[in-house]
Amino acid sequence: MKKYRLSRTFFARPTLLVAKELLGKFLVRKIDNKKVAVMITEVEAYCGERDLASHARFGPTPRSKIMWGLAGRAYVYMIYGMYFCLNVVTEKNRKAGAVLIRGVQGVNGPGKLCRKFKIDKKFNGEDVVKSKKLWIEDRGLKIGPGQIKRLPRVGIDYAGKYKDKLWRFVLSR
DNA sequence: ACGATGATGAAC
DNA sequence: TTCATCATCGTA
Repeated sequence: MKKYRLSRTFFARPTLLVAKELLGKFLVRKIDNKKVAVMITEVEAYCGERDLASHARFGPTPRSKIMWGLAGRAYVYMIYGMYFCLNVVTEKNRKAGAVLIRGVQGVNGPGKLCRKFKIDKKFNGEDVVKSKKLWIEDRGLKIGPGQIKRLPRVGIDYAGKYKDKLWRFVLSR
C-alpha cells in the first residue's frame, strides 16, 4: 500500500473535518535516521476564536498567533510545567484553528505522546507538510463513521457553552 | 484527590 | 511585576 504524506490542502479545511479524518492516519517521527510511525487514535478540534476552550479565545497572542497562520504547521506548547501538547494548524483564509493529537496507538494522552516522540518546544512552527522530522501519512486505512466516537473535550470545564461540544474524536476498533 | 512545575495572559 | 490559571500525568 502506497504511503502518502498529508498535504497542505488536507489541513487547510474546516477543523472538525480535519480532526475526524486524522483518525487512522499515521504520525511519523524521524529520530536519528530511524522512523517511528504510529496510528492516530484520538484527536480534539479547536475551532476559531469564538471557541472558549481554544487558546485562540484571547485573539492572536505571541503563543497562539500560529493558529491563524499557515495550515499544516505544528503548534506545540508547554502545559502544567512538564508536558508538551502537539497540535496541527487547520483552516484557510487566516481563520484560527488547530487539532490536538491526543493519542496514538499504544499511547494515551498528549503529554505522554510528546514525550515518546521527543516533541518539544523546538517543534513549534514545524511545517508538517515539508518537515523531514515530523509528518503525517495516509497509509490507505479506511475509517467508517461507525468506528468514530464523539465525546466532550478534556480539561476545559471553564469553556462555558463550548465545554459540552462533542469535538473530541476517538477511534474505536 | 492532589502535587509537580513553568509558561501564559490579564491586571495592576 | 505579580497573580491565578492551565488542551497533564503519576501517585494515592
